[in-house]
Amino acid sequence: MPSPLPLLTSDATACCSPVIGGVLESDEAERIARTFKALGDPTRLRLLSLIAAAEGGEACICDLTDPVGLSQPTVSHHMKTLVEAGLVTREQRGKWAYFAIVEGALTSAAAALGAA
Amino acid sequence: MPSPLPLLTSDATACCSPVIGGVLESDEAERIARTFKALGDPTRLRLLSLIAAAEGGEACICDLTDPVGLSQPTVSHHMKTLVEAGLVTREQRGKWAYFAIVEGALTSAAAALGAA
DNA sequence: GGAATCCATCGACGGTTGTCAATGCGTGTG
DNA sequence: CACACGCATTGACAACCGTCGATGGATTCC
Repeated sequence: MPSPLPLLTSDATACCSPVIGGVLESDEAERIARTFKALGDPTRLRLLSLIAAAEGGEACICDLTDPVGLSQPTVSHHMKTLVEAGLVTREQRGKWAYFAIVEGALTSAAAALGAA
Repeated sequence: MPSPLPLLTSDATACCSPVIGGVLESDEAERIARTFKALGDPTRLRLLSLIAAAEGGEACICDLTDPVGLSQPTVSHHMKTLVEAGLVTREQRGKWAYFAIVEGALTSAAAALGAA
């Protein structure tokens, strides 16, 4: 249901980051918060690092369940959250679903904090 | 109960960010996630931006309740969360409690994402 | 065609979270 | 001293979240 989201609308104040560059509007705060909420779970952080460290920068669910030590439905659920947050892409290839980190997603998330 | 936390232990892998620089250990993931969880709420993001935009880079609760449109206890609760996350400092001066953004806290949070 | 594999969804459950009204504690002010 | 003010804490409640087992839909392999 929740729509996939681009993080920075880039109508952001020209100079600085959204968060410390001026008073944040409600809807913009909501949007940025959705990204950080997705990053606010240790399991999802580990999933991201596993994907990044994987061969070719992509991994399937079956590669991930064992390292994080959680059930397959749980991992699948977390991946769905990451996809909906726009941090990860999902590509079905045959039986497998391959997940990869979205180019620049983490960087623009970082940029929202003013790491300019 | 939850301990105040420094974000980067700097025993991090020398080259890159914790998240995409190697497979994240459970406890390090837990620690980083705590920071992003604090950032994962729109109200707290707005509070941060309000503080950053305030005169002298600091604000008291009474300056914040009105702009965010929430009750005083709720704002106080959010500020406690931000302080415990190490993102904000609290200094009591007379009747007022002044909050300020911790120097470099947002930047090192951003660094955890690999905005190197 | 049948079996096996990979994955998403469903239903359920306990724990956490965001919010408020009410209360209490310090600090300044009359 | 008594009062007003700023803030934290408490208790309560609904909503959300992380997790699991069970189930079902695709796809591949024999």
